[in-house]
Amino acid sequence: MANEKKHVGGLEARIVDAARELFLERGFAGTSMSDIAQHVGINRPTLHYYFRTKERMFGAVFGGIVGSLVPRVKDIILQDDKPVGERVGKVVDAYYGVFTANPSLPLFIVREMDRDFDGVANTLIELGLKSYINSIKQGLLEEMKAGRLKRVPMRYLFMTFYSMLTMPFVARNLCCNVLVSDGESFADFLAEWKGYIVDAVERMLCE
Amino acid sequence: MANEKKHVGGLEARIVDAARELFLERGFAGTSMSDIAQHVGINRPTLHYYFRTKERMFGAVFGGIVGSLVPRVKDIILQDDKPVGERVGKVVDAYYGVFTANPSLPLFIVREMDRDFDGVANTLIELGLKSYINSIKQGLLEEMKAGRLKRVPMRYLFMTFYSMLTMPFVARNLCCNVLVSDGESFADFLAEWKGYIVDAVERMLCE
DNA sequence: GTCTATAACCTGATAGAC
DNA sequence: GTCTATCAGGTTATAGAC
Repeated sequence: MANEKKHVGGLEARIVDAARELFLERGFAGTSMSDIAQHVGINRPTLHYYFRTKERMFGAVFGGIVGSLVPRVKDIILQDDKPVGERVGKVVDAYYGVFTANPSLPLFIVREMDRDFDGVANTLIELGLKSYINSIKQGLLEEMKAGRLKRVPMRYLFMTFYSMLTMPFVARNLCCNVLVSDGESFADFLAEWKGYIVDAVERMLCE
Repeated sequence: MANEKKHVGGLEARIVDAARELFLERGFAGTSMSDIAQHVGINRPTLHYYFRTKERMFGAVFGGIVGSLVPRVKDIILQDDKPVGERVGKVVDAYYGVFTANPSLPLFIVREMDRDFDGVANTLIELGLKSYINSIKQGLLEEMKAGRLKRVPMRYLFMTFYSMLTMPFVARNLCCNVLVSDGESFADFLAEWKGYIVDAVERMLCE
């Protein structure tokens, strides 16, 4: 995403790319229209020509980010012919890939949801996030009813998975400076951590 | 803390109280000196008289917040005559209490560490956070060597505990709107969630 | 479509009167 | 100590030329 740098498209696409990069790194409040314009190599007013306000531009960026993640995860988790451990591992890999390319994405999402939840929520609903979540819930519930998965509260499952998945990125500075030993990279830590996530979910669903 | 509203002290204390409330809610960048002054009922320049810069004022607020949490947790977790489950439950209660009084505190800490890690880290070091962490590590390691606790990587323990502990507050909006059922309060959800945290830590350390 | 110029406002910080 | 007045610089947004 942020590091593809495919500045071949029109100016509008180049603006969105630059805006995403800066919004992700510095957040909404920390990014000025001047910053974005300077990053693209144009002048401020041109930004307002394409996206009347700063808020609208943020909406375009945020929608693009989430919309590129959501469908992939749904496809992986609903492959109910594969064992749970394999599916969870693939989902973790998918998230790890996006989070490693954009390390501040988890904090970005959480931060912007706190800033303007209603606006963000509307963007998510427009992307069909609700149906995405319901699909996953239904798929897992059917596997539980069929006896192939242990019955466990859906929110216990979701909360544990997403808290373990995102914490290394949300508190990356803390991890690197307090928890990661000398001579070990953050990637090494992530790989080890992935095992703990898969174990935790397997223990919940398989016993 | 933020809701004690003991505006009986001097003006300096009242300023710190108002600043804490606003910083917690809107973050550093989202809070202006004008906001704080207006909240206290004084004029901007008076703020600069007490805390020369905005950064220094943030340092005072942040140090106060963390300094009030750190010692209590250390005292609880080092009571090695009590069973692990009881100790973890008490630590969760302590954090829950502070987080419930200041719901945006976890997000605040994570956000400000991302903004200026070195500055924040220096504040934490001045508060003796390193010796606090080392005390806990040493205490647990001794219990492991004595065979009363299962040997488990310290960071696995810390990461799992803090990710599960903070996630409901970091992503509170998401929890309330997606995971909490109708007619159930956030407090109900927290109480249920506490059980899962204690279980997870007990399973790691006791088996 | 993209630019220059500018409006209208808010920011952190300081100087100096009382 | 707390105030008024002010500074220099930044912000979003718009108007109008090309």
